[in-house]
Amino acid sequence: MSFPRLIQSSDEITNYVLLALLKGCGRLKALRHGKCVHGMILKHGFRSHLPIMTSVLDMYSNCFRLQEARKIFLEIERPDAIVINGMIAAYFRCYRPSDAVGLFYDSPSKDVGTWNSVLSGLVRISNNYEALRFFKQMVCVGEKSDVITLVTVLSACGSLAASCNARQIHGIVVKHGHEKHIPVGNAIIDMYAKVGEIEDAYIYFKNTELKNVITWTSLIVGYGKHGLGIEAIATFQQMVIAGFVPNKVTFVGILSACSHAGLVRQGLEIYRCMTEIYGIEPEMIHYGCVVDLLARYGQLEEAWKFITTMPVQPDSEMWTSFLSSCYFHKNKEFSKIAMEKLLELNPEDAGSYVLLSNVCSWIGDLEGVAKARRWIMNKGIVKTKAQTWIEIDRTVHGFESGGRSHPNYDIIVKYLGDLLERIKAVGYVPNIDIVVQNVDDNLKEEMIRNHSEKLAIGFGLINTKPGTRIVIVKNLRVCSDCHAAIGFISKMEGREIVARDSTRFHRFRDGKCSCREHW
DNA sequence: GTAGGGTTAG
Repeated sequence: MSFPRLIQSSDEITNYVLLALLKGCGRLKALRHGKCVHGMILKHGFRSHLPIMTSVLDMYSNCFRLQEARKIFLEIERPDAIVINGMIAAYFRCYRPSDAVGLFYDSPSKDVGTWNSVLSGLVRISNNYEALRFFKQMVCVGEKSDVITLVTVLSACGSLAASCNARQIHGIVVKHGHEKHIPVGNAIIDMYAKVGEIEDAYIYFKNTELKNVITWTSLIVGYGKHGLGIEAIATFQQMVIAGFVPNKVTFVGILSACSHAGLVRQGLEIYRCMTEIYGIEPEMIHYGCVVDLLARYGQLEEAWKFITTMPVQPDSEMWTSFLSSCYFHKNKEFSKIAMEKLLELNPEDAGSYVLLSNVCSWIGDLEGVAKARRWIMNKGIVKTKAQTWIEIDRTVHGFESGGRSHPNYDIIVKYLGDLLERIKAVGYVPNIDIVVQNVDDNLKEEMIRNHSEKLAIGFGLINTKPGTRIVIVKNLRVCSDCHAAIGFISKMEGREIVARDSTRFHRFRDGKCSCREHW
């Protein structure tokens, strides 16, 4: 039903119609239409209808209109838990966490949803560590969690990349008997993949009978993040055989898996499948994957042809990805074009300024270099620092690139120096930049207790089990090959090292990243 | 049948 018709025929306005309209306006962020519906609500006397007023609040919240949402909230005489939860969500959505938490503690009526609102709000603003602490508090005061709590906590845990927490939360899920809920299972698979335990993600996947398209997609995405392109493709094929229909997210996952594993031919074939067999209209993100797939492996002409024949205009991310491939493959002609396009579109992104400065310096455009540096200075653009976390004895330790703030810094440096001497003594030559972050006494004790050695190298820690052959990759930053700065090494298995950056894992064998295995 | 808080994405 169209708006004009609805407005003219008052006899058709029911609370159900209004609720549906509000939901639609919120989803589409259609503020103007939403205000119109709000007006109708007032005109037709639904002012004291609690579900409707909750939905009005939520509509404004979805449109990021905090003042309007708050006004509605204050006008509601006796707000129940659901209204309060909506207001908490609105505060988080508009980056006002302290107001949200304040409302939580002031609120007289709380239900599990109130706790969940804060929990998911913290995850929304990427404060996953606080989210985990909040969940602990929830457990301590005896508040019972539901499936939504667990899905949210599992997601926080995955983002924190703390595998000890991961197992604990998984344990809680089993204890509460929530494993049968598919989104919970999906969140478990996603979490294990994100904390580096792709085998555990697979084991859970294999053992659960309850699967939907997201279950399969989560595993495929997980394989992609681990550079395991062949496994991602195999899973995709099994998914199709099992009768599940891949959606647009599945294709983003599989295409990026192919791209990061160098499976160009297979990736293009899958892209063809997506459009021709599944009839999925490609979105910018899919086009971006294809451009990346081609350009990353040097097929710059093909990538260029693809870009110029796409039915949509490339966005700045696509130009950044293309430019970084052109730079990597040392193609000046395309680099210049991509750089111009990028400058037209994207004056804000810190990452591209750094790339631009590098490209200018390479092609000898000293003026460009100076300009890029001036922009960085003037705009106060700061490249986001690499961060990582690790959990020791239930405490999550955060690390920041270049951070030297730990009180025991000197002791740690000495400990690592000694350890390196021992490594050299058994015949390995560590040829890497060692940047000690911070390690505390608990960690040191843990090392002694397990007869294991944890090395803080690069941005984080290496964990070696007794008897593991220590292989130092010649240069930890070798993976700038695949356009990624390496974060920390999460595993060493024989001659294989698994390292991660902020988005995915890289497998190195003899100093060569799996991203380049299939060239 | 009416409202809030949750899972997959370069």
